[in-house]
Amino acid sequence: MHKADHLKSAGLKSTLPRIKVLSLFESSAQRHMSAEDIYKLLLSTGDDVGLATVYRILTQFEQAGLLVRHFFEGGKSVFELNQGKHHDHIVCLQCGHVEEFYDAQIEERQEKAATERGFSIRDHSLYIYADCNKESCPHR
Amino acid sequence: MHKADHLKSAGLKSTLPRIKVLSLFESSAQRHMSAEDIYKLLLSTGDDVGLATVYRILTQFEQAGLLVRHFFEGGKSVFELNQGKHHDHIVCLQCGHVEEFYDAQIEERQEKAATERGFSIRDHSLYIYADCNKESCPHR
DNA sequence: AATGCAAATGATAATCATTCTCATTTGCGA
DNA sequence: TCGCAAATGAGAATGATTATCATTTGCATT
Repeated sequence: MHKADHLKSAGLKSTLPRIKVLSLFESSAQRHMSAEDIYKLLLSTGDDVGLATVYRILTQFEQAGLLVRHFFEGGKSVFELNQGKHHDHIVCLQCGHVEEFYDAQIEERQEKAATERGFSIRDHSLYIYADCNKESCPHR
Repeated sequence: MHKADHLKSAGLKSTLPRIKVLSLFESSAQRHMSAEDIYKLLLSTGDDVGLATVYRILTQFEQAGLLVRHFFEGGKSVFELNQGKHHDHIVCLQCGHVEEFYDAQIEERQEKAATERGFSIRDHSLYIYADCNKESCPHR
C-alpha cells in the first residue's frame, strides 16, 4: 500500500478518489492534464469520481506539493506530477504536445530582473508557444 | 480626427465605442486593464459601453495588433497598448502592481531552447510573480 | 442633407471552468 | 464494532467570456 503512505506523508487522508487520481498521474501517458481530462479518464475506466471532487483533489495535491499547476493559454488549469525539479514548457500550438526544458541562465536572469526592481520572486511561469514541426503532429 | 484614422488604418470602422476604448488606453494611468476594468471606467465617466461590446472590441483590437493580451494568474485576460517592443512582466501578488522588463539574454535562450528541440517559436509568455516590497503596496 | 444597408452595438441568454452547499458516505482511531 | 470528523457527490452558484438577435449607427451613395 505505498500509495496510501504517499498520501499520508503528504498530510492527506488516504481515500479511494485520491488514490485513483494519484494513480492516474503515475500511469497516464500524458503528463499534463486538466480537471476535465482526469474526470473523463476516470469515467472511461469505470473509476467514477465526481467532478467537484476531482477539482478539490487537484487543489489539495497542488498545495501538498504532489502536483504543479500551470496556466497555459486558453484559461484552464493543467496539472503535472511534481518531480521536484523546476522546468519551463514549450507547447505546440498545433497539436498541444508539451516539452519541458530548463535553462539555468534564464532562471538566473529572471532573479536578477526581479531583485533589480526591488521585488522578491515568489513564482514565475514561462511558456513558449510554437509549432513542433514533428511528423507526428497532425497539423502540418 | 487622428483617433478615427488610427482605427481605420487598423482595418476597423471608426465607431464611438471603439474610440472610447482606445482613448481610455491612451489616457489611463494603468497600462494593464481587464474587460471589467474598462467597462467600469467607462461607466464612471458616463461613457456607457455594453460589457459585451467591450469584450468584442478588446478581441478586435488584439487581432488588429493595437493591444496585447496577457493571461496573468487568476484566469482573467488583461490588455495593454501594443507599443511595438516586446517585454515581459513582473506582477506583484500582493497589490497587483505590474512592471515590465526586457532581457535580451532571456529572449535569446528561449529561442535556443525551442530550435534545439525542433520547434518554431510563435509566441511566448513570461510572468514573474513576486512581492513588490514597495511602501505603496497595501499588503505589507 | 436624405437614404439604404451592412456592420456594430446592447441586453440578455448561454457557455465554460471552477467553486460552493449540503446531505450522505467513508476512513480510521478509540 | 462505533462514532464522528473529514471527504465525497450532485447539483446550484459564480465569474469570465461568448453567442444570439433585435435595434442602432457609420458611411458610402443619391
